[in-house]
Amino acid sequence: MPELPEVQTIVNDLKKQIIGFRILDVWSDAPRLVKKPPFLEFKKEIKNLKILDIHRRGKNILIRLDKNKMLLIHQKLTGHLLIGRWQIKNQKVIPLIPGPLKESVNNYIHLIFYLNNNKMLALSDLRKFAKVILGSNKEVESLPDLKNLGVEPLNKDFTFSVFSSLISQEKRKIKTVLMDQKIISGIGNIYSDEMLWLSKIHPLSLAYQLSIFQQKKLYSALKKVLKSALYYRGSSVDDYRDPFGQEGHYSQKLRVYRRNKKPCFRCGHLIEKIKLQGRSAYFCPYCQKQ
DNA sequence: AGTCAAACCTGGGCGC
DNA sequence: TGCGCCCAGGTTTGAC
Repeated sequence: MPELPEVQTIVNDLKKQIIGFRILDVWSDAPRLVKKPPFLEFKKEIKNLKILDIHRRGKNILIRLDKNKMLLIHQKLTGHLLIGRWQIKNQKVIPLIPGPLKESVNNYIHLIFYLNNNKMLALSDLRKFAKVILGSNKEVESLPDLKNLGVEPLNKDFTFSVFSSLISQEKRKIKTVLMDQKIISGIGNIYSDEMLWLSKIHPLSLAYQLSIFQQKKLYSALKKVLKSALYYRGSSVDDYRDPFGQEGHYSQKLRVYRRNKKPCFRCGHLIEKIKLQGRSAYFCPYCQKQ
C-alpha cells in the first residue's frame, strides 16, 4: 500500500517518462475507477492533452495537463502506476514488453493512458479501490482530497514546534493521529508502526500525553523513517512495485511491521499485534511501554 | 470530540 | 476439489 515514500518514488520515476508527452487516448475495463467526470466525458476531455508536470500531495499523485486541467490519482491499497506497452486481446491486457512487467501486477490493469511516445501509463489495481479524477486546476485543488490535507512531513516548514503543537492538542491515540491525513499527510500503517517503534512509543499512547522528550524522539524518528524509506524506494510488503515493476528495498529495513511473534530487533521480546480502528498495529511490548 | 463499523473490492488462506 | 468463511487495508460516511 503506497504511502509517502512509495508515492514520491513513483512520481520521481514518472517525471522522466511522461512529462512533455500527450495523452492520445484512454482505455478502461473498470470505468468506475474514474470518479469524475463520467468515463466517456473523461475520455473525451483528456484526449490530446499534454502532460506538463507531475507532483505529489499526501498520497495523491497530481498530473498537471494542458488547458488548465489536472489529473488526480490515489492508488489506495493495491494501485500501481506502470510504464510499459500492452495490448488488449479478448478483453484481456497482454504485456508487449517482456521482463519485470510480466509480473502479477500486470494481471490487474484496469486503466491505460496511451501516450505519444509509443509508451503507455497503466493503472493496475487488484482491489479496484483506486480513485481517478479529472478537473480544472481549481476544481481539483479545492477537492476535499487535497484541501483537507495536513502538513507535508518532509517540507522544511514542518518544524518540531509545528509537530508539537499539532499533537499536543490531540486526545486520540498517537498511531491514529500519525495516520490522520488531515493532521500530517502521507503516513500510513507501515511507517506509523516503524516510527513508533524507533521512538519507543506505544501505539495506544494518547498524543497529548507524550512528554516533550517523547515528542522529540517521535519527530526525529518520523523524519528519519520517511527519508530512509524514500532513499530505499519504498517497501514492497504486499505487492508494491515502482513504475517499472521493481520492488522497493525498504522492506528489508522494516523493524516491526508484520513481524508478529518475531523477536524485537532491539530487545528480543516478541512483537505483538493489536487492532486499532480496524487496522493492525505491531509493536514491541517491552520497548514501547504505555 | 472520539470511537467504531460499514462500504468500496477481491485474492489468498483456512477449515471442513 | 471446492465451498464458505474471514482477512487485509486507505478513505469516506454515518451512527452512537
